Amino acid sequence: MPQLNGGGGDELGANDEMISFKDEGEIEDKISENVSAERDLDDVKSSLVNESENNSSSSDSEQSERRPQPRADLESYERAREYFTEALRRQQDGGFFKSPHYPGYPFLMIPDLANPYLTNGALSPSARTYLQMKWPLLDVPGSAALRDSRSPTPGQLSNKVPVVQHAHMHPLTPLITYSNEHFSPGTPPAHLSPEILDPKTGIPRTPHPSELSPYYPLSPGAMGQIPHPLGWLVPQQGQPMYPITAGGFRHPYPALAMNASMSSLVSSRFSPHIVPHHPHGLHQTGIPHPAIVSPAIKQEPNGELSPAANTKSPVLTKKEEDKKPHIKKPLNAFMLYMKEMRAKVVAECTLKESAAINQILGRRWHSLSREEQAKYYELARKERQLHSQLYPGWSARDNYGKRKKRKRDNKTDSTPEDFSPRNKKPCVQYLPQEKMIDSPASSHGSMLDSPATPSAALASPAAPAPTHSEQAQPLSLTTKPDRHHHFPLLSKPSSSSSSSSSTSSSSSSQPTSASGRQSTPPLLSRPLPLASLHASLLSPPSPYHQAAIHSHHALFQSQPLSLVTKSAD
DNA sequence: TGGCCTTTGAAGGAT
DNA sequence: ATCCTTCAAAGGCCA
Repeated sequence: MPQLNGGGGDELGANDEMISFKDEGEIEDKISENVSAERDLDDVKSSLVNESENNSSSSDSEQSERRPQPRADLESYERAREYFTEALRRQQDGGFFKSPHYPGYPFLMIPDLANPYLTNGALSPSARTYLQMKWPLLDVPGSAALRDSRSPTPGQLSNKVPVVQHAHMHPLTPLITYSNEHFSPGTPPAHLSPEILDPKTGIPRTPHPSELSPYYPLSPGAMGQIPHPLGWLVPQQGQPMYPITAGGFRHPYPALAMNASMSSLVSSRFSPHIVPHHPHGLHQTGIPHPAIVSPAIKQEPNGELSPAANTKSPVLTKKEEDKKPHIKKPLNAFMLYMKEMRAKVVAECTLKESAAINQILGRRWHSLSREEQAKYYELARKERQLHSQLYPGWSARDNYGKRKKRKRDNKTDSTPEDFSPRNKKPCVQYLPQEKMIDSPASSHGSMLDSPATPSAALASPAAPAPTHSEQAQPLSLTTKPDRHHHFPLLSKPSSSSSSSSSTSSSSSSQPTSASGRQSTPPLLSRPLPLASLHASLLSPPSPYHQAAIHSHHALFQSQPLSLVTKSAD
């Protein structure tokens, strides 16, 4: 099921936009009808930020008490995505939610859901309704019940909470504590018990709202009973995305473990070395997690990882390696964006090749306003955070070599003129709409600020002005077709990327080298002809885009046009 | 059948 | 501190 086309409403929306990418204008038209909705959105964002900030200030002890409960353990970021999409769908076909300006981030588009907890801590009515609607079995407490758990915590929503790389770094990170330390054996789910014993302290604690985090609001019990909107948790293309296998992850709630969806949150397929062994020796339940993929791997039916796996003994290396669950990397902002938008682009362009689609998406990504990108960065950040909690010991390095060889070295040697990507089907319809395809600014990566301070970005949404002004620099497209122009603007979400020197690409620490990454002359970062830009300006841009367009426009005018490889063909 | 292509971002090893 | 490499998604294409 296509991610965004799932719901009828969504489909309609898609159809509306289908014709050529002038969707922006059309969309905006629709959106203009919901100006108030956007305002709400802004409010929501603001509140979200505020809340995050507040949360970040929460004391450890407090957070401890409110540490996410087992329920949270059941959540997965994959599900979060699902949730977002679902939310979007609901928005569109339910009437209950206003149509979001940006469907890709429904969470933020749903005022109440974005901040389900009212200032007083109560769960907003609509949020409750939504949650219950979405997850019938979800125990959505009333305001009274929530009051205690609300808030602050949501460190899960905190923009300031640094990504937890290791469990020991910050056990309090509330987003979701998947570390087994939270899986005290026999501890009932928060929603099943008013009190939960803190695994560490043994002190009863009350469920925290974070368990109901908008991001991971699913009730374990409800999970399996609700069709997955995106099929993220269900077999895709005939294959189970996250096969259930026995993993080292202990599930405190065996009964709940039955639910594949939920169990996916908790996880499974952890290699013992990744997941600290649980002292209590709980029953190991095979629980699939979106991020965990069996490398073709078929884990043993019995599913139990041999203790040996834990020992990294050279002897079993090979075999154990194969057995080791493949924990995927958390998706980055762009990946999240791609996932959401791919279907849409495909529908609009009739393109099917991912390579081509991705090019378009890449351009669209750059055309996003800071705020829009910020949403994804924030989401990505949360994903990383969740991931790190889920797999405390996991390292991206662990997956090295699991992808078969990716070499292809480069055609780097191929001249830049050699634009012959074997398949670059132009998306004719799309081009016109691609308005501002990448702003140089964005090419720098993203104009977002670092995840560490995402709130800042959100705080000044759609305020690319300063940034853009800085960007108004000549582009040096000629020399580095595939490199992004350098526009030292905002700090990137990731220090790593931002660290790029002025000479290197900007946007991502993409290899300039012959690593082969960009073997084919990629689209230039600023491929959009000025004319196109002007054309795009004819249609009313979204509020978010306006600023960007404006700045882009100015920028482009001051820059030489570059060859648009894609449109060229 | 499986790797390539293509995108950006993140992470971590290497320099 | 930088640079470089790999992987994350996805699906058509090609050897």
